[in-house]
Order: sequence, then C-alpha cells, then structure tokens
Amino acid sequence: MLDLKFIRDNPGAVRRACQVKRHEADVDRLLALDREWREATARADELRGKIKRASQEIGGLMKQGQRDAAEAQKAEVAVHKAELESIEKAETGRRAAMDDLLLRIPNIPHELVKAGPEEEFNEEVHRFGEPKQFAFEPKDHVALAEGLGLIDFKRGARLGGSGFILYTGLGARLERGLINYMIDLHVQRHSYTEVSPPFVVTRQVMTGTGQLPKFAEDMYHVTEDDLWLIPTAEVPVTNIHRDEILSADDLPIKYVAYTPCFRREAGSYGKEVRGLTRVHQFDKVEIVNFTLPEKSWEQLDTLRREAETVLESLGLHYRTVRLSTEGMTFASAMTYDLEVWAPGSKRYYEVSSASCFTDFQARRANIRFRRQAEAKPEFVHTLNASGVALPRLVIALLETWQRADGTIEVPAPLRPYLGVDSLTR
RNA sequence: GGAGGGGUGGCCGAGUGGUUGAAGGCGGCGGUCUUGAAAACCGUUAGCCCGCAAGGGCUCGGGGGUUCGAAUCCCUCCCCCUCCGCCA
Repeated sequence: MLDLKFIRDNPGAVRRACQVKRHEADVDRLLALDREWREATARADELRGKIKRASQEIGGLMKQGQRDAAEAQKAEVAVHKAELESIEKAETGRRAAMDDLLLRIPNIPHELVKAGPEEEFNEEVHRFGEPKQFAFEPKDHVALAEGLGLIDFKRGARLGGSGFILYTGLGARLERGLINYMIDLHVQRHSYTEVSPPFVVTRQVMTGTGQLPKFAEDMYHVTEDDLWLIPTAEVPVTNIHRDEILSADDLPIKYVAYTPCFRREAGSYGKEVRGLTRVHQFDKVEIVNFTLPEKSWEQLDTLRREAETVLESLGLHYRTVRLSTEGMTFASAMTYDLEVWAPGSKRYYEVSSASCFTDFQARRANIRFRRQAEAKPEFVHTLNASGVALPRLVIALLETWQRADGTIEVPAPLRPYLGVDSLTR
C-alpha cells in the first residue's frame, strides 16, 4: 500500500496511477475520511489524556482518604468517557473503511513505464538468439509430449478437472530435473539462499503481498480454516520477514524457492488453454529480493538478468519486454516479462515476470530495516522474478529441441539432472 | 482431538490493579581512562499515530470486557512448549 501521507500530499499522482493501471479506487473518499479521522483522533486523544490524569489524581485522593473529592472526579471522568466512547465508535468504522480503500490503491508506476494498453506500449528491451529454423515442420508441445508419453492430459483432467496435469515417466522426471537445475543455478551462480515455504498461507499473509483483498476470486480458498493456496512463491517468501526490522548489513537478502502455484483462472476459459499454456496448478522456481530503497532499480536489472540466464543456458530464444501500465500487476512499480519462443506453436510465451514493488509490499507486510543501530526504521524494497515457470518452459524446450523423428534432444546442462541425452519413447 | 504450562522492549528476564513504556542483565551507541585495545566506570538506547512545533495519545501475542484506573482481573481467538491420543 501507499503511504497515507503521500496520498494526502500527492492526490493527483495517486489518481493518475489508478487511471493508467486501470484500477478503480476512491481516492477522494479516502481523503475525506482521513480528514474526519484526524479531527476525531485529536479530540479522542485529548479526552484520553484528561481521563488518564484524572485517574491518577483519584488514586492520590483515595490514598489520602478524601472520598468525596474522589467521587467528584469519577463523575467528571464518566462524562469524558461517554464522549470518548461515541467518538471511538465512529472512529473504528472510519478507520476500517480507510484501510480497505487504502489496500485497494495500486502502486505508482516508475516514470520509465509507458502509460497505456500492452499491445501498443509494451517495450522490448532485450532479445537473445533467433527463432529456430527447422528442416521439417516442427510439432507443438502437445503432439510431442503425447507422442513420447511425457504427459497424460486425459488422465490429469480425470484427477483435478481440466487444467490439471499428469506428468508421466520422463515427463515427470523432466519436471523434477528442471526444478533442481534452476534452483542449483540460482544458488551456485547468483548466491541465493534456498527456502521451502508452506504452500498454503493465512489471510494476513495474502494481504501482505497484495493478493487480498482485491483478488480473492483468483485463488483457491480453504474456507474452513481461512487458508489460501499460494498463486506464487512470492507470497510466502516475501512474508518471511513480515513485522521484522532487518539490519542494513543483511541487505540484499536473496531467496530462491520452488513451489507449486495454484490459480483458479476464473473467467479465462477458452483463452490459451491448449496443453500446458494455462493450467490451474504448475511448478515454479521463484527468486525474491529484499533491498535498500536506493538499490532497488539496479537490483531489478540484476534480477531480470538472473532469470534470463536460465533461458540462455538452455539455448532458448526469448525477448524481454518492459510492460506498460496496463500490463503490470497491482503492486508493481515496474515489470519486465520474459517471453520465450516456442517454434512449434510459432509464438512467444511469458515464462517470467520480474518486478520491483518499491516499498508497496514492505509497507503492507511491515518489513523494515535500520541503516545504523540508532537510526529510524525504514521500509525495505521488495522484488521478485520467476526463475522460471515450468509449464511454458517445457513447451519451449520440447518445441525447440525436437528432432524430425519426434524425440527431444536434452540441452547439455540438463543432462546430469535427467540422466539421459534425449527424451525418447 | 484431550490435559497442563507459557507468550513482556534487539535478546534474556522482573513485574498480579495505581504516576510502569515498563526493574535488572546482556547487546548497541556516546564518553572517561589507555600509546592502542580490553577491562572498569559514567551516560544513553522501543515502535506507531496526530501535530509546523511545543506537546499529546496508543502499544506488554490479537480482539473484547470489568474498573475512576489493567502488563497485572474476566472472556475469546492465535501462536509456542510438555504429556496423552491419532496419524503421513
């Protein structure tokens, strides 16, 4: 969330952010409530002070045995308390309304981010390799995976319904091998600390990273316990340091985590749902950073490169685009998407989003740091990137490394993880 | 799931109704001493909200209640520990 003080001082910038990101948020109502709330608070504080002092006096009077004087004071306190209670009642409701509005205001985009729809204003910033040319007509991943017995789409759907995948044989091993390969790469080459978090989290944690309250319908919810299945490892991993004050010496903190991700994808039926392109449960390796505020933009570039390394090491052609305001998520200030080329499908697929959230998540989750021992705590900046999401990586991998006979060459770095040089029947 | 114990400041730990935002210790910071360091000694050391400021208010796991007054009493929820049961 944004700093309420910032919103007071820059309502124009906030309204503009809502507009260009296409998020409805009632800034004017928030500001009106804020004004009333501050007034009420001042009066309430005054009354509390009076009651506090009077109570202390009563204590003294009682000790001296001056009962009558004490009773008189009590009567006075009762009057103040009555007023205080009525103010507090209104205040509680107002505060709740304010918090709710505040949590629904999106982060402010960085100046470099272009305002407008994605198709027009996304901006390519980097490109690696070229679309691979074949001497034969390349198949798409569904044909390849079914031909080699890597995935059983039909039986997967039998288990979880459409959008749930059953990997079989080498397909299952490919999944596991890719996870291990990517985690090892980030740990060994990029100095990440590996963590393995819960896949189900509380409401509070979902609010910390910005999924709640706005996006409840996108997630699987265990109502009995009010627990939520994570849509990305970003959620538990960013919240590791919730309500903590870190030391500047600890920063940057870099975590890598494998988790499955669960997404209801309500309302997106019929769109891009063939094979592995859009599924309800998928595996992902995620990288998360906590940084000093002044280092976060530089860190975003590093983070993006770290994600790109995965694709490059596997010999996949991709392009990196900076998303326009309408493509970015609610909490992000700047996002790069990595889009990998899938020659059988003849199109690019998004396999990673690298985002800087500035202090937006840190403020919600109350993650702070101190520059020196006696310094005031400040909010850290949080960033994350997929490093990388599996299903679409598998699409690109199968389609890129396919041979004319329908078998798949395993890229060299992956061979130790699979124990084979090629995927065959 | 059942029984019991417990959650206090960066950490340990005292505190069972009255000026306690909280003793004491450790740690941190500043200083004295020292060629330097250590030791010793002195001082200092929570966060949040409102306010230009002066200042005021809130916070002892969360919420609610009793009371003139609650870290201290009551209710409720959460978390941790021990034992029993169940179980991968």
